[in-house]
Amino acid sequence: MLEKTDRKILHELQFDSRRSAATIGEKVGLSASACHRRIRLLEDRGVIEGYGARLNAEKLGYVMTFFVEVTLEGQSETVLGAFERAAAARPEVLECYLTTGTADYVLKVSAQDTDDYERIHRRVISGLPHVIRIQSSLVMKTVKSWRGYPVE
Amino acid sequence: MLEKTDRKILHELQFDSRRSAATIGEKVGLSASACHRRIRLLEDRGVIEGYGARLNAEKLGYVMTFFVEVTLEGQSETVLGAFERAAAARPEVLECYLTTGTADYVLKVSAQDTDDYERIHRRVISGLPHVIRIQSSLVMKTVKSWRGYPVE
DNA sequence: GGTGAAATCGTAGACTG
DNA sequence: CAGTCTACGATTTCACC
Repeated sequence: MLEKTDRKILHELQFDSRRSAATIGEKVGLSASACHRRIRLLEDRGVIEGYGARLNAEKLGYVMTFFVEVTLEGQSETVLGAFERAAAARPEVLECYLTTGTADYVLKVSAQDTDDYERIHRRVISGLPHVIRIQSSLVMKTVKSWRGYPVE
Repeated sequence: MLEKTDRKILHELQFDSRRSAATIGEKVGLSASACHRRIRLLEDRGVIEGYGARLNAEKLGYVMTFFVEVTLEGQSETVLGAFERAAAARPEVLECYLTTGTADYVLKVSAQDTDDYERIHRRVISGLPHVIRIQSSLVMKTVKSWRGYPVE
């Protein structure tokens, strides 16, 4: 699926996308242009979806994170579809997953403070279509946050 | 805490960090150098922690994602610390959070296939220190994946 | 895939308003 | 704190081996 050299390139770019093709090429044993060609190819194939800045959540004011388990009234395609569209449209909902297990969906939500969370809980999540049960877990400590996939 | 213009800059950089200061400046109503100065400042202040490539998990072979709730035998600092260090060190553990609620920790784990997950479950997670209970939820659908904080 | 060179682009600095 | 202008450097891109 992916070659060893490609994986090394991806590994580098995951953690610092500002490295130049020349720098990465040196690390992986390729010339700058060969490395650059591979990167372009990885972009074209969609392996690399884009490049983004990693922001510090706390410095943005997002000091609280929650995992919210949501149960819906029923499982029909209509119900699930309506919920998913509404959830995805809310900026407060950072992530949303349909999962097996006790609940139907798991959401990741960030809040600025307790008032903000109260607002999100009551106005946003409770207001999503067909929600009948909500159970929140506050993140007390982020032991490991997302840094990238094990690609090497 | 953060000014409107800074937020706009961060918004742009979150989604495409390859935009130049000139391009972003145009969007936010600043000259290239003024915009560049602000970006540097945001980096220096630690609001921007770095820049990375967003990779497509499926094209890397990570077609399965799990949320794993882990309960430990006890809550002493020693127990928690040992678990956290071990969990953070495993590349298969993409994320790890200490949470309120029924379990102690929530882990996010990616696997290449069912065999890979079996391996991770039995060899990795069960082998983390002081684990007495594991409950996994398979992600059946990613409704919304992480795109960035609502910063505007 | 490598080389090398050309053209482009982006950053950084000094200075002014 | 923003704008302009400039210069330097780095990076991409291309044709060819």
